[in-house]
Amino acid sequence: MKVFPNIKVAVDAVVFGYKAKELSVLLIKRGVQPYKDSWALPGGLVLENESLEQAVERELQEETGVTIDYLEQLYSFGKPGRDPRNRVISITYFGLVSPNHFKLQADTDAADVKWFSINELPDLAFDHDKILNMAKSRLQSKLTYQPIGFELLNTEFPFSDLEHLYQTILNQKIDRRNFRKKILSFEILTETDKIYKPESGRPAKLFRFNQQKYKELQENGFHFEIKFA
Amino acid sequence: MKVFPNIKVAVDAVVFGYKAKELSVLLIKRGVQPYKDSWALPGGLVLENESLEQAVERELQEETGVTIDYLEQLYSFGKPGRDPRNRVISITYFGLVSPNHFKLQADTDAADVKWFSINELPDLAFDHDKILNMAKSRLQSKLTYQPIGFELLNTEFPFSDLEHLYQTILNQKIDRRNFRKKILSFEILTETDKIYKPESGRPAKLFRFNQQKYKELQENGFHFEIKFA
DNA sequence: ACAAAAGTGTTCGGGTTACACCCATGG
DNA sequence: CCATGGGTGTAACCCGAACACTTTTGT
Repeated sequence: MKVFPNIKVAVDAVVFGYKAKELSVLLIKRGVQPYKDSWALPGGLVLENESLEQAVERELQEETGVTIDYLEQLYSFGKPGRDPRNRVISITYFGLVSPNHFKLQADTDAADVKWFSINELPDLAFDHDKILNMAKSRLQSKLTYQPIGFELLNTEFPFSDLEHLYQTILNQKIDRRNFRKKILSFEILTETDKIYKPESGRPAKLFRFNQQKYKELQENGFHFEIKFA
Repeated sequence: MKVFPNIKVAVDAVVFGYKAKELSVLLIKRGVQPYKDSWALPGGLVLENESLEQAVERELQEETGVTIDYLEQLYSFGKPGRDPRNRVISITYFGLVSPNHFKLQADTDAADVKWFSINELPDLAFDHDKILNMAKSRLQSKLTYQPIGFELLNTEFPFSDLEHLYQTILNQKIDRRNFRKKILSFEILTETDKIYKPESGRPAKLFRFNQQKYKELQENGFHFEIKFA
């Protein structure tokens, strides 16, 4: 006879932000057992009448106050024993947040909330390090074949922001001239008439990602792709 | 106060097979309500102490008798109402089966099991058509950047099998010369000294996918990729 | 000898890569 | 005038795309 299953369903989110040429991840400090006082990904149990996406957005709102700009499903983790108490299946999501929505506020279950640089991560609860690594890989590969980098920038940005973002996340140097040529050739950027004044150096034009145009191109078989050595 | 959730966790699998220049999907006829007598993806509830992968393999074994050659997670579906009775989250998998393992046997919950050509699908239970479509897209795109086509062929195969497989699944003509050149240049195929005799026409050498070699190349930064017009 | 599928090379063009100097601004 | 980052063009090379005839076997 089969054992009657009592499995719980949770969602967890790996949310990335980019600021000051650093890639950061949103973590909460757990206020309850198990792993009390450990850092963990925001998330929690799915309620009876909400979709998985709603659950993620609700938990993010409750635990961190962050508004998400881009969200997609990452992977589902369900190995017995990944939660020391019950059997919990976690459906994980991958999110991006623009610098505007970078503000934080701890709330309900979370004792504390913080952005951590990807290079200075604390130990994480459960199997969250595994989830985080998977999310990072996904971000890196996705960056090369979908224009999602813009979700991590302000609506209007100098070209160099994009350049630095790619270099930071992919962790390699790229040729400025070729990169600019390539991206501009896609014609998915609109040049605004605004000017950005850096702390030092020559002012730069501001660009804006043209979602509309991208969709049109995409429907005509266009495929965003950036390659690197 | 939050509603105490009673959510069930299931797995479902979209299993592809390739035979006689046709792409097929493994379906079962449901023997129980809801959707009794409808065709559906093989799958079922996850038991208390098995992993998700184990659950998929067990269900496939129970319901179809098929042995799977390649399995990966596809996506998780959890919208309330997708199952008319309870709230069920389904973690879906994507599987490939070589022609050797093409035999079938109905069993437990399944009244009947059958391979359906991808072009002659019946109506499916639940949201299984959506799942199937997603799996098909995944197969198509994955074929272009990972050497998974081999999982659908015999261990030793004439080159033209691979060619036909790509044409069938991607639904487009490809140039034989360029395709062969490209694949051979990867050096992930081993030429055997066996010969395949087609029903008519000139005999062909048999090749074998060299998993070992592929892994080595991959570790050295090699990236399998096939592009099409 | 005919039908059917296997096997094979070359040319052309476009895109990617490599590479360095001048410009605008603030201090 | 100096430091800092923004903005720009060209030549070489490589890879992908297009393209057709010969070979081997069975009937």
